Amino acid sequence: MGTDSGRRVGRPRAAQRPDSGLAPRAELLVAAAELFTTRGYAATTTRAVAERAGMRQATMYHYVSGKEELLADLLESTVAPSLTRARELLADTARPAEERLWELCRTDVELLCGGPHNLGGLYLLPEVRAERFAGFHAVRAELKDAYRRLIAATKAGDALDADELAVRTDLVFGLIEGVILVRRSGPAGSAPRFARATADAALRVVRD
Amino acid sequence: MGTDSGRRVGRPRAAQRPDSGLAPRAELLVAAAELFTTRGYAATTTRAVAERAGMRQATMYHYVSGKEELLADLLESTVAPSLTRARELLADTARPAEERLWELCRTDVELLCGGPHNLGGLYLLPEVRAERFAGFHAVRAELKDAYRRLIAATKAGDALDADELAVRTDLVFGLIEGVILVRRSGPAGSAPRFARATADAALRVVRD
DNA sequence: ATTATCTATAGATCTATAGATAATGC
DNA sequence: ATTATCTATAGATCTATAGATAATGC
Repeated sequence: MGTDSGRRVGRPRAAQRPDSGLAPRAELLVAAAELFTTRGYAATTTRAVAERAGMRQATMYHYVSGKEELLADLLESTVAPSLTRARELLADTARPAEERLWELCRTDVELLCGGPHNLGGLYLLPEVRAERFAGFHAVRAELKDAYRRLIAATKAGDALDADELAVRTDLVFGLIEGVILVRRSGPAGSAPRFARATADAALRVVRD
Repeated sequence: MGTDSGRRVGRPRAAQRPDSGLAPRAELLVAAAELFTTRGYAATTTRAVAERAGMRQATMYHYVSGKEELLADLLESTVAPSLTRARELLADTARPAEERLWELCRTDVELLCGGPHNLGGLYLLPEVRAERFAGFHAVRAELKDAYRRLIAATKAGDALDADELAVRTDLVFGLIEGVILVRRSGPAGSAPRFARATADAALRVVRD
């Protein structure tokens, strides 16, 4: 499917294009990522997404229920890898918490600054507050909680009461997300180096 | 005008409401701030803005050319106070740079976290990239440059080459903006305390 | 006369469905 | 027969203008 260019079932597409190798649903997600991040979610029409994915507007409904579903998918795919990494790091109690926190920060920044689009900014959309996206919010809350627990496990974090810990968590989480947003318009290269610099900064924020 | 509830010239409004004391244009800006931040810019219709400001949709065009003008105004009003403060602090060379940078960070966070709406998030709208908003971008760039120059003037900043300085600036600027965004959904109170904690964190990011 | 507002609406969308069509599969 | 796609479109918007109206001001 996709890779073998053998004839496919169904009426041919009106606008023939070289085979992208992606399944139609994936083509829609790629198109949506590009358009949502550059033009904005609400400003992007279903026609624009479908056409960019190589099909007519109505055909899109054969694969997704609408724009919302595309957004929900993109959001979850953005945080999912970070959360997986966070769980691994939380479980790895043999290593010092400082080291694990550093690693989580670095991974997070690299994942989001390294990607082709600024997907990190999507979660700020007011539309995302809707009930429809509860799944994404749950994942994000778990990720933030992982940050909180790693901070609490550091030497400096050990001395903090719950309130101070919450503030530190907001600071570190804010640093990571803010840096991703600031960098989107910045230089494309050197994501790994910048990710390390951010992780260093995060540890400085946690330490007194 | 406004304050004196004396009869006003022109046809009365259809929906009579207690006098807000604001000029019609200001009422529109308040309504737009509320709606743009809660529902999103593109998702907000001219009707919604006008009606919330107490007038009919068409009447809005008597005061502004459309939604874009409202957004441009809100954006500029968001950064303007920060920039004014930044210029004052840059000029005040008698005080140590660390102290001035701390103060700039604190002011910025307090201004944006203290306000009723999350206006800080508006600049992330993809729509804002348009030429129309060049004025806002210029102001924001100047603000970021003020951060850069203050960082360069600190003891730790003195040792950095241009490239390292740019990274530190991105980190501090990212921290400030990220923290504002993370806090929007957070606890409303204690903005001043949180602003101080953020400024402390910013200095830790700058220092080695 | 001037002003601020209103009502009405043309024209331009945009979404989501209905039903037709052109392939392959058996 | 099944499938993926197409064309066509109803219904629901939304923006921005045209022209009417109801106040005050002189």
